[in-house]
Amino acid sequence: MHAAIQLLQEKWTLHIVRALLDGPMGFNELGRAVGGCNPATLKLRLDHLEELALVTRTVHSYMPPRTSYALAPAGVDLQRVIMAIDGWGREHLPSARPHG
Amino acid sequence: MHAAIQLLQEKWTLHIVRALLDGPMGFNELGRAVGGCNPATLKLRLDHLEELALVTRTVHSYMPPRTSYALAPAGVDLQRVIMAIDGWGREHLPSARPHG
DNA sequence: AAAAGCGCTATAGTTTGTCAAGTGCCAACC
DNA sequence: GGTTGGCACTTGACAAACTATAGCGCTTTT
Repeated sequence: MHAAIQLLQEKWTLHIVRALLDGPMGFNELGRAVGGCNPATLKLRLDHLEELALVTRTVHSYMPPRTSYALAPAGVDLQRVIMAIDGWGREHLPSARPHG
Repeated sequence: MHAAIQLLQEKWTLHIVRALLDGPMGFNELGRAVGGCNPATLKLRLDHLEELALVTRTVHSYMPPRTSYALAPAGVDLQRVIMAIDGWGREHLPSARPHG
């Protein structure tokens, strides 16, 4: 539990997982999808997530560089957490667009 | 969603809420319960949580100082999130003691 | 031929969190 | 009755985390 919180409170981690729920992505694409994470932090997070087997990294070609990141099963299981956060946020956080 | 993640990824926030799920606590007591958060950060977080109405602060006496922090309804609702994280952690994170 | 994009890495700079000490007062202890 | 320790914090110097920007070698697009 402590370890899980520790992991999830690292900046961008949850955003990364949420973005990857929409399907595999390349490095820069992912950076944009999460809302502008800088490459240094992004790589740090992805390495960490790969190490913990939440994410898999697949190199399609070295030159030109082409890589994709995808959620592993453990990562997909975080969807429950993300949905819980989403639900809570909608209910309790002031929304920018109350209706549309 | 973005705002919710933003909030929950601040260091100690989830630990604080989890600790308060066990009941109201004083400032220093809470600091110990979350595992050693420093008072500066702790106050910052509590102020933020109070502002967002996740936590209520009650002053019982000014001198000697006696204050307690408790979860407001919006804070209690985070229990779903915390349980989701807990469940995920147990299933997917290497545990220090696999059985007891 | 020039420009833009890929997946990164390096470096410097800003933000965020930490440690230690200290405040003013009271309760308990010796 | 004087000392110690605890309460809820605050302050200020420091370290760790994160950010912005530039650049690499190469291909694709214009």
